[in-house]
Amino acid sequence: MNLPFDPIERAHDNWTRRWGASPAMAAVTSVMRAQQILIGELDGALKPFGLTFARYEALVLLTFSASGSLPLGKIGERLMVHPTSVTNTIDRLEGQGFVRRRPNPSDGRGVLADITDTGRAVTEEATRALLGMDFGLGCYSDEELWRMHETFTKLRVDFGDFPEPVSGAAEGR
Amino acid sequence: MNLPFDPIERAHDNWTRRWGASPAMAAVTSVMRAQQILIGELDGALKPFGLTFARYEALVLLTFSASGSLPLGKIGERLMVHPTSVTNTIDRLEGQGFVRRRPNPSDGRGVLADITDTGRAVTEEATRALLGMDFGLGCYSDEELWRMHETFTKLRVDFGDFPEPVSGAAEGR
DNA sequence: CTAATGTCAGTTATACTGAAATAA
DNA sequence: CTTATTTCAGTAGAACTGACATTA
Repeated sequence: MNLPFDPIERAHDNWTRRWGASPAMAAVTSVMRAQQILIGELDGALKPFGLTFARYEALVLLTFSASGSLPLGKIGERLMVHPTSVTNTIDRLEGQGFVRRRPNPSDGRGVLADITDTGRAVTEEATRALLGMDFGLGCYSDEELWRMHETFTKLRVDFGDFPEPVSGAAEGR
Repeated sequence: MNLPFDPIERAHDNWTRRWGASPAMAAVTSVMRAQQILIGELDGALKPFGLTFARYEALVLLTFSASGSLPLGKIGERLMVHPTSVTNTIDRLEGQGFVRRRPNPSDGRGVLADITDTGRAVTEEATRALLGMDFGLGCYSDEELWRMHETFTKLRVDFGDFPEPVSGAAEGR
């Protein structure tokens, strides 16, 4: 980087001259760049643990389940990733000893991913690391972060991630 | 998808019970998901033109230059991508006939990417398509979009994309 | 000499398509 | 029978590392 000016602002200035101002264009390029920065920071913080953010999310999801295990399909639903991506993620976590596969006793077609003790331990450590670097978002106040979260909840509703939530559910944070 | 609840909200509820409320965790997962939705929408809209958003951005950057050509290094700087990614992007655009490589007359080490007439035409059409779908951000008002843009400008400054801008430069939008 | 420019070869992580085996 | 779950093989686009030839 090290540019003396904001390349995204510059791009939008040029854009405005050609096609007219587009706040959506400015916003979308900002979101893309922000995600690029954040995923770099997160994956960097997780590298010492042999994790990526995607794999970390799968581990956290497993620790949240009562038995420490979930069917792969359920993992895909919750993390909103493609079934083959789940297979790949669990393959890697299994290879690292953080997860074990086991047939689903209540569905002969299914497979459960089962978090191991090592997996639980690494999740705990990785979480400390992520909390320690504020998930890359240390430049924002809590209020700004909640606003950011709410803003994108609207987008996720718009694209059908889940039905419109009951208004007022998360007020007063 | 089609979950009856918000999986990100659910994850944060579980998170709160285990490690305490973390607006940063909620925000970062929202940003990740938003980017995933948006890149899917953008790439989908650009597919009929044989473009991805990354390649589209390179073409737009070239149309903004006076001569329709830029050194590859400059393209990487402006789009904030790795030199080898630029090589790859330009390889593809060249294969599609949207760009031509030519030695940089003012630097014997360098290579210029030169947009072709076909490249200019496809950029124009692709831009219409993107404007037609509001860059996937049609659920927001202009004000919300500017706010989103400004919010992430703060992050980009924080991670050194460019020096702190002069305050008041973009007021009154 | 050092530094910059671009390419190449190879790797990684993810996402996808289409097909298949298995079982509900 | 159709549908759901998971895997497999293959492909794609992007990001990265390390090495290199070339030239400033």
